This record gives sequence, C-alpha cells and structure tokens, in this order.
Amino acid sequence: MELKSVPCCDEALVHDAAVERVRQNLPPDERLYDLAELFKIFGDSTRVKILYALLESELCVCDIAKLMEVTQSAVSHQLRVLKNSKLVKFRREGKTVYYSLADSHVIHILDQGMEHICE
Amino acid sequence: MELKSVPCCDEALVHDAAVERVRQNLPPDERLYDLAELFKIFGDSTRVKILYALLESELCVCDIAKLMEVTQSAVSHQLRVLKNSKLVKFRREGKTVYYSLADSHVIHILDQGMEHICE
DNA sequence: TCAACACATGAGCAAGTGCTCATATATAGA
DNA sequence: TCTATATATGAGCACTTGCTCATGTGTTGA
Repeated sequence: MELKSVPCCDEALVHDAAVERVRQNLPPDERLYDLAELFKIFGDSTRVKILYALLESELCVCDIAKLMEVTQSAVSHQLRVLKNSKLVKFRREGKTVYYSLADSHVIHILDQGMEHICE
Repeated sequence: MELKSVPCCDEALVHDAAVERVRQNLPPDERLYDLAELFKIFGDSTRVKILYALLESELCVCDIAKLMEVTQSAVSHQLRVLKNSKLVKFRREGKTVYYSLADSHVIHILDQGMEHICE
C-alpha cells in the first residue's frame, strides 16, 4: 500500500519534537496490531455476552445457546473465535463440551470497559 | 429477527439451574451492547495507535497523520469516531485542532489489553 | 473580501464479519 | 455396527467498516 504524499500542515518546526518523542515511546506496530485484534474479539455483543456468562459458571455449548437465544451454530462459531484467541478454554465430557474463561485477564478487561460505560 | 426453535441438548434437567443463575447475574442486554460498541472502537489498529500517541502528548491532526503515515482524511475520520465515543477531547487554536485523551479510563483499558497480549 | 491552510465530511468501494443453512465429526448406547 | 445426540465447520450472503477521493467548513492574514 503506497502512501500518497499529501501536503500537510507546516508547523513542522513547532511540533516535530513532540511527534518524534511520541514516536519513540510508541509500542511497535505489531504489538498495536495484536492489541487491536484482541479488542476486536470483545467488540461483538454476542461474544461479550458469552464471556460474561462464563464469568459466572462453566457452561456447555447448548446452555450458552439457550441462554443467549441464538442457534447452536452461531454459538459454536463464536466459541471458536474465543478459543483461538485463548480467551476461553474447554474440556470434553462425553458428548458434551464445557467452556470456561481461560484466565482472569478477561474479567479485568471487561471490568475496565464497564467502568467507562457506567461513568 | 425470529429465532428458529432448534432442538438442543437434553440435559436441561442438569444445567437449567446453572443457566438460570447465570441469566440472573448477566448485565442487561443494552449494557452488553454498549460494552461491545466500546471495545469495537479499540478493535482497530489505527485507532489504537492514535490513542497510544495521545497518551504521550496532545497532538494536532497533522501531527498524528505524519506519525502514523496515513492521510489526514483517514485520521480525521478516525478521530471523529473516537470523539463520538468520548475517548478523546479536542481544543481549537486558530486553524489547528489539538486532540488529547478524554480521561484515564482509556489508558487502563489499553493497559489491561496489553497485559493479556504480553503474557 | 479573498486566498491559503487545517481540518471535517460525504460518497463509494474493497475487504472483513457474523449470521444461516447444510453437513461433518465425535461420542455413547443399543 | 448403527443410530441418536452434542458440537464443529464450510459455503454463502447481508451487513458493516475503513479507506480514498473530492469537496465543504472554519480560521488567519493580506
């Protein structure tokens, strides 16, 4: 992707120092990308609801489907996303698969978001 | 949107109690929706990068564009999203508009995410 | 009042996302 | 081995999103 050379503000002399300082302290692009990918997972109400549900209790796929009033397929698809992101873990017991939160980071992230919402 | 009645697992007797308990403690749908909307904002690397940049210093639109190596237009569009979500604030000084973080929630949310990434 | 600059915004498009539907896989029991 | 049940997954589609391009708006200085 080629960046077009757009004429930009001329205050370069004034702000260049600030820009350079910011650039130095910016996390590497790859890390920012990963971070955005993580938040993207939280950026869907179905998934957020699943996470909040699992925060209360381990649940099987079907329980979640009933709770959320969506199809089993939709839940499975979303659980796969959550699983791939290591946000949930699972254990199989016979035909049933039980999902639960992978770690406490999930809770803290949700909490911080909630706090902003509720201000 | 009509929900199709999909046959689901028959362990209702076993898990119904858990499902009901979870349902009781679940935040209301509207709140979960708002939360997802918030995280959606963080779910884009351009916006995350802007937020990290503003974490260091107040910056004008053009500074951000230079820093990120994207067009002024793209930055303006994203700043509008961040502005609408009350994640950034701005002040005008002559022709220049300076943006900065709206509050410390932003930092905490980013931090929690980073912590998960870096584990 | 007009030109120049900083920024904002609308239209349009390519890429991504979350669902549904159909079907595959895994396990338990007959 | 065959069937039923619980879950996983692929294809396809409607919808969303983040960009570009063109242009509009607001401010300054001549």
